[in-house]
Amino acid sequence: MSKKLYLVDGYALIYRSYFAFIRKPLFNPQGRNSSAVFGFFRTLLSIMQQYSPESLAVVFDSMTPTFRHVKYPAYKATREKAPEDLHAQVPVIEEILKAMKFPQLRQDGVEADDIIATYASRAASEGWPCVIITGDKDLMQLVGKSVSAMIPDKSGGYAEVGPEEVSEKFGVAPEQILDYLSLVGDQSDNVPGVKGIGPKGAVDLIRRFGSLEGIYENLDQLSPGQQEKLQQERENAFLSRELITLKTDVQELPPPEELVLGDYDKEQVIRLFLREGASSLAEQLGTAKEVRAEKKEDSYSGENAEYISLLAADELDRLKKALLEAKLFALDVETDSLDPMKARPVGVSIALEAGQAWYIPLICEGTETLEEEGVRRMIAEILKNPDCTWVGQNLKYDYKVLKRWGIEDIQAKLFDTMVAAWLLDSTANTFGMDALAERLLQYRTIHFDDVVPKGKEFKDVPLKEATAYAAEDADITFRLYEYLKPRLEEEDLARTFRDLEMPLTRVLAEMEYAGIGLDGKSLERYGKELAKALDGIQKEIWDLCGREFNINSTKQLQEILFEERKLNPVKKTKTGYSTDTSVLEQLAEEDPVPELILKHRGLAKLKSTYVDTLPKEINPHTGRIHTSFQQTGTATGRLASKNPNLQNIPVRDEAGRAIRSAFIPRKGCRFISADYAQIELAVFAHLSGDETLSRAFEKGTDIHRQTAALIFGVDEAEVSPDQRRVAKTINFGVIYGMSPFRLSNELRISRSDAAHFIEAYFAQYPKVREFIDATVSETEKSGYVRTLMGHRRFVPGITSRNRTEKSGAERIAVNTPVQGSAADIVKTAMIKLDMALMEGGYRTKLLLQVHDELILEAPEDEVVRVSELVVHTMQTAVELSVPLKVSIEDGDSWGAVH
DNA sequence: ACGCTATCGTAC
DNA sequence: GACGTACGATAGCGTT
Repeated sequence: MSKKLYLVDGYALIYRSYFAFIRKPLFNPQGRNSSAVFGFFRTLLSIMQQYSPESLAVVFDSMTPTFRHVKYPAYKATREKAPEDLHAQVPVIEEILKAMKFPQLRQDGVEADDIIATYASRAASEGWPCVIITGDKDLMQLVGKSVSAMIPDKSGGYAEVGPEEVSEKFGVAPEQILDYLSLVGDQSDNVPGVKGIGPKGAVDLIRRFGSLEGIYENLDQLSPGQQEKLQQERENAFLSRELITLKTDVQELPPPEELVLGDYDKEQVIRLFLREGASSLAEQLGTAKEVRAEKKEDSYSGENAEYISLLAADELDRLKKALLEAKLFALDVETDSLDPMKARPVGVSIALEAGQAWYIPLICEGTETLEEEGVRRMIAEILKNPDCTWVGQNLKYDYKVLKRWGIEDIQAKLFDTMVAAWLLDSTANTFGMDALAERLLQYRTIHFDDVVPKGKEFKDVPLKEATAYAAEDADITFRLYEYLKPRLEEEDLARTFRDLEMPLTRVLAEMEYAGIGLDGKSLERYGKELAKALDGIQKEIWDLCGREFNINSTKQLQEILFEERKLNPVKKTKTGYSTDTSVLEQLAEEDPVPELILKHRGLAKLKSTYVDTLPKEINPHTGRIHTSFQQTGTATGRLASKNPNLQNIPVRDEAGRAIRSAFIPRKGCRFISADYAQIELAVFAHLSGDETLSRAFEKGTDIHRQTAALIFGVDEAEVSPDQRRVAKTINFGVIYGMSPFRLSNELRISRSDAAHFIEAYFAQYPKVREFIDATVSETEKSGYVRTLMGHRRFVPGITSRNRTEKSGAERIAVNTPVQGSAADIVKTAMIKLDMALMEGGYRTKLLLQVHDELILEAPEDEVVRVSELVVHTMQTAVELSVPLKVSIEDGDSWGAVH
């Protein structure tokens, strides 16, 4: 034996790994604890990477009692039984070790320590190197000239230690560890030791007399107290030594030469890691690229999948018949652009069952493809059929591409795998197909960049590769469907999905497709005005400060304000002093510069975020702006808007209003804007059932005024504007779980006054507090909250012992049903409104949704009738215990309707 | 040149 | 530390 042998103390590493994450355990996608699996292999892989061992074994304890139990029945008796979720991970670790072809050792009647000791003693006598990976101090007795140990260090890694380090750490040499531990004992193994002798005393005794025998031979030299302890516990001392003495003669172990590492199926191990949710380990094992390259080889017509390029007209016809018969299929469009409002189809892939898919190229380098028109007709026919279900990943994208291609009549039912995955767990952060395949199917897809070289397009990809990629997309989408469908049912989300989210997907696609008109010219003019104004303010600031600097840089601003102008910092950020609005407002009281900075910032924000950006978003084909609504963008169920974000266009001040005014209706049309009055507070009243809060909605009184009257103890008619402002802040604050601290800051009042207001609020609305308490305690039990329509959000922090995290989780638990249910209501209204408009034969179109507001574009002669329809539909979208009120306006720009 | 984080600010 | 949900701009830093 010449190679260095690495011996891993299996259970020591498993325990350590499990408890390392005990405050924040890791879970695999099946929801089982995977801390031990992750920690175990993270350590193992890091050792592999650092030392590249050729020879290694993982050693486990036997499942049967050992000679130590026979000798001393109390052995390890005090040890707490391992938690069930730790125990369950052992077979998984064994499975992965097996897949990695790592030698595993265990033997009945002996412990891992004994096996390790047997090899170590051979290493010592034969002079070959050996390393023990463990956290167990018993094993330190084995360290010597050719045997070292790796123990956890402070940084979380493992450090190699030799005899000197052991002596340093314990104060005694490795060969004295045994006698040392016989005196000290071992709590975890219930080894008694000598009562009254601790680490300090033991080190002292061992140093003076060398060994246990040495001590007992020289008892007369000790203090009377120590003499007595040692006399009395003599038996325990020697029994202890016997227990912790390791066997070095375990028989029938494989010779060390056989404990070698070899090649193994990396792909298989990566899959196991992915199954356990350890994607970082999977990544570490083989770079994603390598694995994907391997994947490419066999996925074209591998064991698991058959992918066919469709090039013949009669095959297309046969496929159509099969589709109409199957009634459910995955269909995915390849295009030449990520922007569906610019993209042209390059090919279509279709899957009818898992493992089989077709790619129908329309444009493909070096291939004679089918006539585009024939394919278009075929797709149009199957998607027109209301009995069919179209399964897709991010359906809105394909829907819009196909609509632009001329497929306008899509009546097939929709099943979007991306939305389904989001509905099942909105706390995940990615819902892309590649990520879903890995997370849910443990399948690594071919990535776009692997098939399409930079600078090229999909149509440049040769047929074979194009088919492998495109058909896989359809195949995986189908498999995702098979995975997701039953889970939606199990989790009681199938109805929300079918009746709310999927009908909404179609409505959103239509809204995005319609777009909204923007007067780019007027914004450009405004931009020039702003540029001038900014220049002037900048100059003023520079003059006052005596030098030029970048006003947009918070870092430079800190220097100017807090160093050069010696202003007092108000609050800190992670990296320095804050310069946000509230700080600058305070500083403005003693210095003229902050006021100017505020002015500059406001205008700069307006210009860079809206005025300069929006005209660039005008689509060259349609001349309109087409935002994208993210149906999977939020954890509460709200929509999000991007490219551009039309949900945060300024509204409050005059400068911002100018931007809204640049949004204009088509010729002959007007905008209609309808918004729910205080929908979140109405939902809050409904969910809490608080009579007083509900009364405001029933009577249609101003909720903020009512709250002010109640907490200040005055008549509603006597409420001052200031009192109403305070009440408004509290009304919203309660929904968000605002603290007295925040409220006092917001209102510039003392913290005790703020606390007093909140108390008064709860006293007047008693069921609000009950609702909050009940919601928190239910969330603690179940781990999640649900909205009115059943949308679910996991709240992992709800069991945290960290106070900040715990209260953060409580705020989420309370806010999500409120915000999420409001979102549900608006979504429902959108679907019903879309249907009503269609049934009424109106040409009016929904264009935008801004959380509690809908914006429509109506031909002038429809405005009156549609306005009525909108109000009615929105107010009756769902039935709550309180009435919902909607206010409506029409105008010739967005600025005019708010 | 690109990607990431921090900070800031807009909306509801 | 301290109010929920988003998107996006700029600065500044690190990596390619």
